[in-house]
Amino acid sequence: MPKLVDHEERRRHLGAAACVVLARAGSVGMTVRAVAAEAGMALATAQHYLPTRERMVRAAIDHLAARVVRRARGIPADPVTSEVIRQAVRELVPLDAERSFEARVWLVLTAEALVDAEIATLLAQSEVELRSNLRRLLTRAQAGGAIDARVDPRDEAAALATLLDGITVRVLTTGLDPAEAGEEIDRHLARLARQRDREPLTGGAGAGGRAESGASA
Amino acid sequence: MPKLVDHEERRRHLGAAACVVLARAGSVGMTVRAVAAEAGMALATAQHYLPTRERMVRAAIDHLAARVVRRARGIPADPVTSEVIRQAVRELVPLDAERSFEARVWLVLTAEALVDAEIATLLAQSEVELRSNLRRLLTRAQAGGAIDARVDPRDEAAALATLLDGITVRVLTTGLDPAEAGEEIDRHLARLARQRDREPLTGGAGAGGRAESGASA
DNA sequence: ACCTATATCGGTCAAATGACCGACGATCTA
DNA sequence: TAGATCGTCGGTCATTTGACCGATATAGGT
Repeated sequence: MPKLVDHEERRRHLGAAACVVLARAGSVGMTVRAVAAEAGMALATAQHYLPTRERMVRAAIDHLAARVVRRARGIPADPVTSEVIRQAVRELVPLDAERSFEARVWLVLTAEALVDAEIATLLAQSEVELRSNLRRLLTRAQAGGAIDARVDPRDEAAALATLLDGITVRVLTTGLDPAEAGEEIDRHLARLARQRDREPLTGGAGAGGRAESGASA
Repeated sequence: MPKLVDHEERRRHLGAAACVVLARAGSVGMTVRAVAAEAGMALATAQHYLPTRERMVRAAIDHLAARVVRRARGIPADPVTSEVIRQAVRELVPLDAERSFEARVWLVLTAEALVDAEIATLLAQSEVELRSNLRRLLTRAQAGGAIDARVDPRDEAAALATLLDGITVRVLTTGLDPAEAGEEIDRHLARLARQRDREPLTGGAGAGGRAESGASA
């Protein structure tokens, strides 16, 4: 037997390269050659592990999901405070370079999903998962008294999902300043807690001067 | 002189065809041949009016903007009631087939804007215009007492823009039911009016935030 | 040392695509 | 009627792209 390479590792590497290409050149620019070059291997070598362009796109989705999930695990959720929810929401919005990168890939894939049924299925699944996680967070936060007991966790989870997608699109396409986006998110979240008793969030939420990030022109 | 054709009319026709192709086949599938075929003319004829693919994309954007603007004009805005705002918002979300078509084109173009600076500029302009229109509606509604006098029209216009983009993405990609999307919109709008004769807004959103940059447009 | 299975890669092919050119024809004016 | 001007279109070219094949190198196992 020869070198014996970890195929899955290669595929993950190619998936990461595919994400880079997607973020840089979009759906049109993501060619098998560009992905291979980004991964630092010959065209045929890349195709040895991911034979078709479609497989490369799937690998990119897997890589993207893995990144988000790994970062999401970093958030402690034992006592679900409003700050935890705030962190979770900010984790999914392009407020810094890393998240902006992921959001760009996501947006490209989302548009591609309109034509490619398989991509649509994968993205829809992750959205369902996201919404269910948000709902769970909200329910636990409600149990802990962190947010208003009268709001419906299901509705609010949907509203948060809408907020995430909307903010993401606006930051990426219109020149919406990440700092303003953060304030907009905080205003939304403040509403969840404000009705509980008078104004628990006004101090920490809005006023904080957030560090901006480079952001695109 | 020969037939003397209205060039602009031809370009509009091609722009409409380009939108159809974009909605059907996405950015990758929008080839000059596909647009020409959709428009019912020979390839060279189409290229006679729109020489490059880029020009065709621009024509598609123009067509899309024209459609939305024309429909927006149909909304009476003399007394800006909350129902007027509701109509305006629903006008921009894929709740039926026609709007779904436009939203698909918009999403494809939005993703393309990440790579194409010119598309990005055009889309950003229309977003600024949209937000300013929303802000104007909110201000007038506030003057008429249709919504809470304490909310900041600028912030709420931004929140509505986010809501629009988010709902659009979720309806198109996840299988979000248009009916549920409508309810989600109504919940958002209800909040604007509810606080009018309800509880405190705790110092208002403007207090915490930096109220600078008056004319963001 | 030999051999087999695997990795890597250069080269190639058919199809598609954007762009271009020149010819034909229609139509209005002088 | 003749000429000029413009619309229309078939055909073509260079390039790119996805996919494929066979050759070569390499690293184990026997």
